[in-house]
Amino acid sequence: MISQTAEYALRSAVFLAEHPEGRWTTQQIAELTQVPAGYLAKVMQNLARVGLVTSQRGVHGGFRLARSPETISILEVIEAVDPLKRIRECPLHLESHKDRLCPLHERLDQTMAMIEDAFRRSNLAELLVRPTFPVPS
Amino acid sequence: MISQTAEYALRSAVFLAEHPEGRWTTQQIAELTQVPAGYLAKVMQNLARVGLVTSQRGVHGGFRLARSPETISILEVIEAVDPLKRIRECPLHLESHKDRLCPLHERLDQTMAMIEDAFRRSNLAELLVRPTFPVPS
DNA sequence: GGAGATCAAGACAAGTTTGTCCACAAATAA
DNA sequence: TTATTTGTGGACAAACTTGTCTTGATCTCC
Repeated sequence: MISQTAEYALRSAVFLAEHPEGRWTTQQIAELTQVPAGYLAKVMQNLARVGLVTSQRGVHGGFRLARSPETISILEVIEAVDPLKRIRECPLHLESHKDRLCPLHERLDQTMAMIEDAFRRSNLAELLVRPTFPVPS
Repeated sequence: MISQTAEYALRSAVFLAEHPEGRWTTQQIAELTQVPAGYLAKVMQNLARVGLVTSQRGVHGGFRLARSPETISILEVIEAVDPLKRIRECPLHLESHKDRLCPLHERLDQTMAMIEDAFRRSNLAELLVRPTFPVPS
């Protein structure tokens, strides 16, 4: 339902949220999240382009989250690499439903809206496997 | 978010629900729903295979819904051509979350479940553009 | 039974997504 | 300044989805 690219982007984003110390290279992230390194490079570029992560070249370079995990939603990450396309007009382009979607596409778009909303409401902090601060056990 | 194939399947299913009289050939459905005819043939085959539509060859042959529109959900149509894949195990296959999904994939799967549910709850009768029986206005 | 219409099935082509590779730009360290 | 490390950007390849075409199987009508 979400693309491979979006899946990869989310894995990396969560990984960076879990490891806020220092910077992580594409290689490191790729190995630890099990994503093809060459492809991940493209994905990270997109995340950097929209400002979700910051990049730095050279020795000790790499990526890190640009903002705190609490403020980054799943939706933002997905939109950065593979925007979900809402249905704005009926793909049939019939005269009869020019202004308003036909029932089928209205329904499909409602579902898209629901998904969008669910993703908007979540943030990376909720997705940490390893908490950033140790919790008492 | 849903595949082109699923979109085509839904268009055809709704079309057949709107036109319950007689049978409709692939050609006719293709033209009226604006789907490539050759491709639609495959899609219709899938719908027939799972028993959502019945097919008949020869003169006056074609397709029609096998059941009444009220009893066919969007989910069934989608599942027939392009099943949505729930996340059963973490694609990272880490020891640490063998029994339970990691938070990311748990969340993604919850969303999938929500979508599945929304689609399960709808039926073709709700999606008619042209009602099968005239309603008083 | 023959002719025409229609679905069934498979091979193949085009388009899109995913993945690889390489040359280059920029940062660090010495 | 030079060597090394790392991201950037583009070309290209592989895999998957979507679309086309052709041949064959069945059905109806005569």
